[in-house]
Amino acid sequence: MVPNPRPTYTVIAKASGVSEATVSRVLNGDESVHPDRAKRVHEAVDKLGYRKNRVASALASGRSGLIAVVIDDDLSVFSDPFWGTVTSGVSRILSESGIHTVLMVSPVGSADGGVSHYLKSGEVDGAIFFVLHSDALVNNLKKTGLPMVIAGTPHSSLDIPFVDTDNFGGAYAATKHLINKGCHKIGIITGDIGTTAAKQRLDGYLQAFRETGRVPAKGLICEGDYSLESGMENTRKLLEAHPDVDGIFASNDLMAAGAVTVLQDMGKLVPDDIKIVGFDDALIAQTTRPALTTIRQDVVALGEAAGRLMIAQLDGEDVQPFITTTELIIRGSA
Amino acid sequence: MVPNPRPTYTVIAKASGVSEATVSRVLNGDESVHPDRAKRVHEAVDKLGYRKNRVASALASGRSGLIAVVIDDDLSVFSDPFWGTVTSGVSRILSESGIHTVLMVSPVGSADGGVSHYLKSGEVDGAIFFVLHSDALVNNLKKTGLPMVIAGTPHSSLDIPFVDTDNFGGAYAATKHLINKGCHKIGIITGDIGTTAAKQRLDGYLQAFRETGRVPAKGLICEGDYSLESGMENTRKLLEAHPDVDGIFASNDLMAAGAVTVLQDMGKLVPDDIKIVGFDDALIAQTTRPALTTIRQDVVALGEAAGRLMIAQLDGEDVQPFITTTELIIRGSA
DNA sequence: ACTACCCGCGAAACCGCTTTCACGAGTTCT
DNA sequence: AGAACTCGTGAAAGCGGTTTCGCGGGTAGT
Repeated sequence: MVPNPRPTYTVIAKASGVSEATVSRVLNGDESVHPDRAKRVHEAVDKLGYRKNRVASALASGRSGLIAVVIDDDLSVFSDPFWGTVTSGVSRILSESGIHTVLMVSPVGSADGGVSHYLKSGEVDGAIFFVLHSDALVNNLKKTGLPMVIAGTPHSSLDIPFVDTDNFGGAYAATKHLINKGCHKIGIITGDIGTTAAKQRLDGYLQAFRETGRVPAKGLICEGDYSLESGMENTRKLLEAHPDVDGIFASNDLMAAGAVTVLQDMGKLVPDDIKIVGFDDALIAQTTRPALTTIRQDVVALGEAAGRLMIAQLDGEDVQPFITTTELIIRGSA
Repeated sequence: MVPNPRPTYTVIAKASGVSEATVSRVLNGDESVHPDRAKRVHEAVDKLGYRKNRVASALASGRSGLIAVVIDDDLSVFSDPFWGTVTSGVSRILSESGIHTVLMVSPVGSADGGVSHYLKSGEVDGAIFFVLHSDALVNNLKKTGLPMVIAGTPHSSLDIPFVDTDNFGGAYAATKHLINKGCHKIGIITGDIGTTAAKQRLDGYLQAFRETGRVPAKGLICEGDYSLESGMENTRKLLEAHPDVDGIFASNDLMAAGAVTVLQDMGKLVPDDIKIVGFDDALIAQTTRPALTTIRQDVVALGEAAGRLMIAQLDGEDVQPFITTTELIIRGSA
């Protein structure tokens, strides 16, 4: 059926007059092989169109050339393009090193579920985690020595490399912008406060507030969960508690968009009566009227950083957490 | 370092008093093994927490247990959550059969590039293609016998299983809805006309039009590319050519959202002056004011169908193309 | 009762590559 | 000149499963 089965080391070795061991050395960049022989091997490889069988290589070497991207959530994460974008950033960087990305979208659950087994089974050389809801699994895996990278700041202080956006700085800049624009009563709608990102954004808001010498009044801090609905609901709550609010920092654009629509339905003018700043610079920030002033985070860079951190670990290098910077994008809403 | 290395067949065989061959048979569901022995093997497996080494298994059997999801585009596809959602649907279904998903996001380019080599190299058992810009690669791969599934209708009439949304029917329903609402002059903003989906949606629009006995005037058909900007731009163009347009069918929600904002900026009322229908029922359909009347497609079902078609092929079954139905979602814009 | 089959099972080859080990030749040191 | 090292290389032993092959015993056919 197959007219021309893929050549193996046996064939290459014969064609170039060296042993299979030497072929292996050459193909794995072993410097100690005599240049002439290496050249002969390379020629044979080119001529025969040889491509290494990754599976056999993995079995013999114990390295699979596969990295798992584990998303601790269900399908719905992809309703926000955020993680999809990060994932493709990771994928691109890894493929440059000949490593492939295995995608696993599944609530991880316990530290002993199927995902855990898979990661422990040695079928992947490393794992990158997104949307981690708990540190239990990574903590458990750490003992196995599996290289890991976490996207987002871990909850506890683990010694595991992570990449994250400067949530604190972004939130600080957002709040500061509202203050500079003359807002006096600024509310915040936080994200799911169980996530570290939401907490950091709240901290940034508080810091900016603190610098004005004032303290945020009770009821100015509303706990949302990143969803459109929670943005709408908390805006209503906020205005009920403080009808004189003149600025809102929403911890993501989706909630900011919700805030805008609610305010407009209430007859308030954005930005004249109330100014709004979002976070993410998602596509939706451009489609609301007025368009959202927001904090842009470099999502692609985040993914690429995660990929690079993984490769560095695979190469046995020491790695440092990586924080991407944010940028204030001024549009119509504030 | 590893206190308790993973057990191998050797261990299981010893523990259950059978040969390794029998262990293999049992673990691969060979019926011909005596139930008693099979039971003993299973007990040993459970007791020792044995998990098959996928790599070794792949090498010996020639089956890798991996399916590639190939997205013929760059990172930007994920700015629309659509494909991310499809991907996770695929991933979920496949993992139920113990198959993992390898994600490859990269412009495929020629039928002879890196992606092609990878797919031919036998490292994956099959490939699922998204956003295929040309049939060249799949056509080429077909000869290798690699099981494939295409998400979206292929350009040419290939004998390769595909899954798709009923684009024609959805577009027809959308246009029909506008007609029923009393629109007389209905424009369409198409998607990237190089894609079959865009073409089919146009056809659905034309069909509904045809049934009214009229023919769409020149300038009522504007060619967009699914982006927000193209939605805005084409809306302007449309109104320039036909100031009396009273209905627009945009081939996706993003463009519909663009249309809404442009119209509002022009002082037109939606839906009073102009009615708009989108396609997809993306999240953005809910955040525009008014919210978009749109055609919902079951994205998750699409991904799951792709996964099932792949598994069926792997099992050697005959497969038929799968078309998911659409649903008209009526909101404020029409 | 004797040959012809069938069936369950173990021995062993094998998948394609990696890696250890040891050997012979060439260097260097005393 | 002989001992002590290096260095490049090939033979061969794995890696952990799968699969072919053939054996021994039981069943069926005549």
